[in-house]
Amino acid sequence: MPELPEAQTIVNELVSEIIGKVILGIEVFDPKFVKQIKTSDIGKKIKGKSVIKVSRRGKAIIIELSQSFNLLIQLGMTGGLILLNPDQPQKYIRYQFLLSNSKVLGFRDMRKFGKIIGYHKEQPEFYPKFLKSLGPEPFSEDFSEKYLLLKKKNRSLSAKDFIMDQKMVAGVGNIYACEILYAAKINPKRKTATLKKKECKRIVQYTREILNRAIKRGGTTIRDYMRLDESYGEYKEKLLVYGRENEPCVKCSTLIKRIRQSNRSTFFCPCCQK
DNA sequence: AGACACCCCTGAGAGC
DNA sequence: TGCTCTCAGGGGTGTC
Repeated sequence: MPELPEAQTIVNELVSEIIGKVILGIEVFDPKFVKQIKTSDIGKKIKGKSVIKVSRRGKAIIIELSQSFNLLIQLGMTGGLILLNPDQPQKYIRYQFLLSNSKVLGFRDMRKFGKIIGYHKEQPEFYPKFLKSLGPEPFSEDFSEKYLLLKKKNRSLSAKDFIMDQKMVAGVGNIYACEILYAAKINPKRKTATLKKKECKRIVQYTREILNRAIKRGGTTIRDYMRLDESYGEYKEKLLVYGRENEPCVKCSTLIKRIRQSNRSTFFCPCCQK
C-alpha cells in the first residue's frame, strides 16, 4: 500500500530514468484510469513532450512535461510504476508510456484504485481538486506543533483518523499512522481535542523521523508494492506494531492489539500508548 | 464544515 | 478439490 515513502522511492528512481526523455506515446489498456481528460486525447496532449521534472505531493507522483503540461499519478492501493521488459510481459499493466530511449514505463495496478490526471498547470480551473485540498508536506515548516494545535481544535476525530487525514498532513496512510502513534506513545482512539502540546510536538517529530527512515529503506512492501525495478521495500522488518497483532511489544512485552477504526485496521500497544 | 456510510476493485486465505 | 465469504484500504462522492 503505497504511502509517502513508497511514492518518494519511486520518484527517486524515476528521476535518473526519465528526466529529459521524450514521451513518444501512451497506450491505455483500461480507459477508466484516465481522469479529467478524454482517454483519446491524452496521447495527443503528451506526445512529443519531454520530461522536465518528477516530484511527489503526499502519496501522489507528479510528472512535469514541457509546455506546462503535468501528469498526476495516484497509486491507489496497489499501484506502482515499473520499467517494463518486453521479454517478460507483466500482468495488471493499465497503461504505459513509450519513451525516447526505447524504454517502456508501465503503470501496474492489480486492484484498479489508481488513476492518472492530465492538466495544464497554468489553467487553474483544471487543476486537480485532490492537489488543492492536500495539507502541508510532513517535512515542510508548515507542518509544526503550532499548526497541529490549531487544526486539532473543534474536531471530534480520533488521533489515528486525524493524522491519516490528507487535508491535515499529506502522505500518511494506515501503516505509518500506526507506527507514528506508537512512537509518540499516543493511543489511536484518543480524541484530537484531548491532545496536549507536547503530544503534538511528538507527532510532528515522529512523523518526520519514521517517514524518513522508511524512505532510506526504500519503503515498505506488505503485499503489492514494488519498486521501479520490481525489488521490494525493506522497511517492513522495521515495523513495530503494524501487522503484529498478539506479538509482544518490543518495549514492554504487552501483546499488540488490533482494532478497527473507520473500517481500517489499527495496531497499537495498550500499555505504551496512552 | 465535519462526520460518516458507501463504493470502487481483485486476489489471498480461511472455512466448510 | 472447489466453492463462498471476508478482508486488505486510498480517496471520491453523497447525505445529514
